[in-house]
Amino acid sequence: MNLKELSQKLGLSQTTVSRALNGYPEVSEATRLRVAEAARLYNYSPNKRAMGLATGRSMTIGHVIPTFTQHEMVNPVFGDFVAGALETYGERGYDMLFSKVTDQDEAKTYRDMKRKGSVDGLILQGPRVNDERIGILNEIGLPFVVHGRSSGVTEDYCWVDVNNKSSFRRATEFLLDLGHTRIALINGLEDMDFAERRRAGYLEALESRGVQADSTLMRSSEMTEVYGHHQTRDMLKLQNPPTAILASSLISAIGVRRAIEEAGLVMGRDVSVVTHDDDLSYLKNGQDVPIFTATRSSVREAGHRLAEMLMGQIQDPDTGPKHELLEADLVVGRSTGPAPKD
Amino acid sequence: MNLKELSQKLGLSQTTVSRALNGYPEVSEATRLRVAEAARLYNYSPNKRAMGLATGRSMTIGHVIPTFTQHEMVNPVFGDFVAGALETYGERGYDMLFSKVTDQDEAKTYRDMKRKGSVDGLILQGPRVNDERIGILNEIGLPFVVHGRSSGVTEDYCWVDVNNKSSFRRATEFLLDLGHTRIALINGLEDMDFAERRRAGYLEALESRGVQADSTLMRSSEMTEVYGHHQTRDMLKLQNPPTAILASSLISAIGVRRAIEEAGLVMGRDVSVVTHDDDLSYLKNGQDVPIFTATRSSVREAGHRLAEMLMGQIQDPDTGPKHELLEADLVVGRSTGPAPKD
DNA sequence: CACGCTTTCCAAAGCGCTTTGGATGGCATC
DNA sequence: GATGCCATCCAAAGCGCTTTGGAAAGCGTG
Repeated sequence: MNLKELSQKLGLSQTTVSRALNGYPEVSEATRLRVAEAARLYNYSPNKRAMGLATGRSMTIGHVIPTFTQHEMVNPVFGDFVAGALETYGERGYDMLFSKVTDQDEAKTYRDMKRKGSVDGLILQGPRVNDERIGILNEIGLPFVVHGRSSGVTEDYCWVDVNNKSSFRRATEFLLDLGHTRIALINGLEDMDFAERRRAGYLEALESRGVQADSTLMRSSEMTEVYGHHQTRDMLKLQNPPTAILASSLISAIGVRRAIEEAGLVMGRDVSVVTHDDDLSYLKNGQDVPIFTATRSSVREAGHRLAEMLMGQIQDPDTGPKHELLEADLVVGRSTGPAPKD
Repeated sequence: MNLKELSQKLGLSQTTVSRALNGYPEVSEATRLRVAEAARLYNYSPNKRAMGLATGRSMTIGHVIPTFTQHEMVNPVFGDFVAGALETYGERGYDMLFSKVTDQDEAKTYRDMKRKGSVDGLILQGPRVNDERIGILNEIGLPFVVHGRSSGVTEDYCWVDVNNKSSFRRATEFLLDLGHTRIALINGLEDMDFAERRRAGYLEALESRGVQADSTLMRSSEMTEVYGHHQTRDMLKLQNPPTAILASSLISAIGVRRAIEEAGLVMGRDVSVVTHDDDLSYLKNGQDVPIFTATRSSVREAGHRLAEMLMGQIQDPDTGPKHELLEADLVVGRSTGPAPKD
């Protein structure tokens, strides 16, 4: 059933039926009801592609899947983030479209998206320091919102980010308050912007208390369980091992815990651990009392906010770039305690 | 730049340009080259929606995001699965489209997708026992492939599945061989088809060795870390606790391990653990020697296969339904050992 | 009653592509 | 030289929707 057939059944023109369905005022309430009724009866719903062709809008948002081609790792945060965004899209009648971008022709892919008209807007995930994609997207003129920020990029753009610096500063201060001074940082990949900000917060806290940062205690790589385990195992073997560890993700924190226990130590007594917690639905940080003391910020909620902001930008692109900084909670769990006296 | 403009620049008709670009034989090699050159020069790429309208194909595959509305949990496997499928789509020029379906109008959503013509095919994830969605999709007549199977559904359909029954039978036999008889099963949600099959394999192995199944050792729920921890903690308190535990996912196995250690026991010595391992990129089961003995099957690879099969179905829908059963590896790690003698 | 204004509807053009059904010219064949 | 046959190309008709630019009818006003 298409518009033409439906309008014939109703004895109306396609124009009128289309207008009735889309809520235009040039049609009487009586016929609008008749049309709506018939549409339901004949199970009519407009063809998306035809609609898109006619309007120039595609009613879909593009997401670029954050695989890093070097390691081919898929972001564990991805699922929850998508679920959050999808809820908002659903309410507004938008669809979500995925593409995989290979590094070499990233710019080309974005340009193509614009030309092909496959999306009305884009969400950019996993921004790196000095991320050149932001420049490209600004130049292309496709509405976009960044999940995170990119230090070093001077031009303005829309973003929603967790206050990574402040949350890691607070987490570090929390450990310092407990008497720890040998505090390790197991961070995400060096060039990821969030990792840089977290380190900045960590260093700021150390410095404000006059604690000398120790580069042997600062590690960074992809945030896997194995990596957390590996780095912790190594650091616990140092002549002067850390008494506290700051981890960048719950998954690597699990590895940290494993290494601590393998070393015959007790987490929260011998070694304290604080982690960032994205509040993933499939990986909760314990039930009532958190397993790990953590800086918590729901990535699903971030998905919501990003989507909301992008919808706004698409509706009126002329309101300047918007920003939203989400503050993480610092929740206390069982993984932290006073620094052991030696 | 659109077809019309490009063809004017070339002094050719739209027909010829279109044909040249799409590799039809009615155009000489010389002009094809000229056209290709010009397309590159002017940065032309065809509008997807217009193409879709004209051809009737949308070149996009629909995925329905597997959130369970009761718990709002996102499947942790989602990211890797998507990445796998996306690689195949990319090669074939297909896009990936997501929708969130709420339980009540699931049928309606599928029907809409067909009518709106937004997708050429569908991938169905997380099939339950007696899943009514399969019937609906068959009736609608949209090509689809199921990731998993649905026992109880009599009609035929395309699927790619891991041999859950056989892999859990083998895992159970492995534990029996080590002398364990008190073997617990921490399974996924009861109504998920994979959970049913895994239990069947587990029970089959027990029975074949004349070991009586004990319902207090069979638990099932959503496969979170907290759940694995909770169930294990409870079972270890039994008057006759299990000496081995079979877990349905690496994430819940991590919880199992946590409970074992909290009880002052050692995994692999006091309690053996075998888990299923989806080989997620962000959650590897150790590096060289696996942490957990596991039935391993890459969900990313499954994504590949599913996508491949669906593309095939879309190309010629008249070849009957295809099936592919993937056999999981049983890899031995550090989490299993002989049953403790008491 | 003629007039203008509002309300309600419609015919037709257009969105950018594919594809059908020729048209044209060059070449070999008889 | 007429004929047939390829090889190339093209004009135009869709695909299913929105939207522009009216047209027709209904109504109050002078």
